[in-house]
Amino acid sequence: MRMSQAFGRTMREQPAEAEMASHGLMLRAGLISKLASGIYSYMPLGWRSVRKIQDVMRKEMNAIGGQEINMPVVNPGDIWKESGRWYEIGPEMTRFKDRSGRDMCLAMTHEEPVTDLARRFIDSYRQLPCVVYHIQTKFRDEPRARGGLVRVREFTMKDAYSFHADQADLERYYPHMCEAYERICRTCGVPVLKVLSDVGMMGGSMAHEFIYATNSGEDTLIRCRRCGYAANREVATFNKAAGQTPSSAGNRRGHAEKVHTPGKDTIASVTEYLGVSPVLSIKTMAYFTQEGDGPVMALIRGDLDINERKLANFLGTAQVRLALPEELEAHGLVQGFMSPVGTEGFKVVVDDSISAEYAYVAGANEKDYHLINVVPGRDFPLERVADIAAAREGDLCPVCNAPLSQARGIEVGNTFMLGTRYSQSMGANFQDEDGSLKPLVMGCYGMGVGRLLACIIEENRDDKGIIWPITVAPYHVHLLSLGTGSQVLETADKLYDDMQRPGIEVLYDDRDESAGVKFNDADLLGMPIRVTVSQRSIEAGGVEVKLRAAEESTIVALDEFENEISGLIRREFSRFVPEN
RNA sequence: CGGGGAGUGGCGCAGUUUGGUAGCGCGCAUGGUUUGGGACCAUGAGGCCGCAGGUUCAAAUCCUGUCUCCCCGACCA
Repeated sequence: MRMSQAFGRTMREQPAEAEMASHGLMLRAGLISKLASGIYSYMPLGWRSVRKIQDVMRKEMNAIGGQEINMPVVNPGDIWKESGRWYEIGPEMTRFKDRSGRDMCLAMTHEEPVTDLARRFIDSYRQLPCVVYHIQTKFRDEPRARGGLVRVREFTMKDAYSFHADQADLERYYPHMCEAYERICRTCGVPVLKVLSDVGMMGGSMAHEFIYATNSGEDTLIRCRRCGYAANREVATFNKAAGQTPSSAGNRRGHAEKVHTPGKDTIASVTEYLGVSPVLSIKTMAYFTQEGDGPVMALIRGDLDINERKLANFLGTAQVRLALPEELEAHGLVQGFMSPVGTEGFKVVVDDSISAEYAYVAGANEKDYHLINVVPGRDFPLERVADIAAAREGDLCPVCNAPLSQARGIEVGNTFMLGTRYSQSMGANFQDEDGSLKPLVMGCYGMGVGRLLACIIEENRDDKGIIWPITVAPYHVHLLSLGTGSQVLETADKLYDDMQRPGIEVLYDDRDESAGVKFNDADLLGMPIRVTVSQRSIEAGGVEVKLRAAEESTIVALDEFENEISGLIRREFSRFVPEN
């Protein structure tokens, strides 16, 4: 491509709307252009990268048995009513009626249409397992778009779906998909962590996220740098016992006893006042579910915090929220002194950090009073016990006991073992070997194309611009000519033609611009290999060749150029694509 | 949806407090001089100041409403 004819322009200054580095670079380099909040056009350079990313995805999906299909963006409401999500999903799904008044929606993901395909075409266990995928536009009316392509409303996603005869077969297949995900990210130059994640609105039994760790990410993950344990904060577990075993078991034989604790309405103040470790206290919180049920009492050891995601999952609701002070009062609960002892009629969820083996300090549900010698199971019921604790920086790894650390990241992809959530509700059955009809066992695997592009740039850049991995660079080579001397122009024109013949992708800066402008644009646009033709280079014996990622350049003689450049391109590819 | 900020030419911004009919840098066009790290000179094009009402002799500027965009939170496969 000759830059003199290229559609789009670079910008010297970063547009004010850009917050993240990758967002600013994409706008400055002219890769994308915003049409509305969270809705972007791709310009020629950006689109070339997108197509390369998609091809990397295709190659890996095909390699694990995926067959590419394409499903519609506009869906009839009917199939979403069958799965139930028509009613579960809120305003983030765009709905409308067609001219004859039928309910329609924009697909935000494609479980429903793919399950419809499966029930039409899969009849027998002989057809299983079976994997299809597509790369398609999705629309989610996000409450808030942000970070350029990181969180948008219209986006393209690679979505794969696998169908199995049973859970065991899904579990056999699942790791292949995870490995494919890791290869895709590696090929694109983005390091990712595979972390355990919440199944969220997708349902199912097990899920992972593939996260690019960066401070500008919006997800929080908990990980162990010693053994590699990693999980989204929403589901992260930790060892609650190690190193924190209460030294004193209190007086388990004594009755729960009311003590005066004036103004001590926090765990820290009351345990200090009574001279007890927070480990031997019980923190009581009150929540309401999204459906308005409550208050539900959530109990946890005084030194820990509640993880609201875990609590919501345990209660089978989408979301919980803390009760408001006036709600507590209306139910006769005393903030700061709340207690499960002596209060009737509340659902009580107890974190498994609380043990019937110890006696604790707990609220007395009366202002300025606490109870001591409270024994779980004796003084209040231990009926609903679960892990509802929030893992924090410094807590101990559930696997190896090393301290956990917390990091931020961007979710590039996710994998779910869906099970029969959709096949059951939509009647996607197959006949098994024994002649019985069974619901298909499904997995689904998503990966955001634009989001991966944002991560590629976030990871591969310096203060001058993008440093593309050659695998996804819009062009392999950035050729530029300096000056208007006829020898320079003729040489550059010839190199442009010569390189393209064997399939090298060349962006040719043939504009009548000063050297500074051309070099700075080359750095900003970030093609992996830069070739400069100038009077100076010709006098030095050829053309100057420089890697975007390197400091130094070399002069290559014209008769060695073809070999040299193709060798360089091969070496660049081998950095990202392991030999195979 | 709650809190904060902002809408003035393609991009970055000034002007708004103290109303008087729009300006700077970059970019763009034409001509000339330049040519290895964002050159220089000259001459130009391009804006009903987000939109709608109102106040006023007069509104980018004051008042009311509304839309859009950005950030934090909520939300999120």
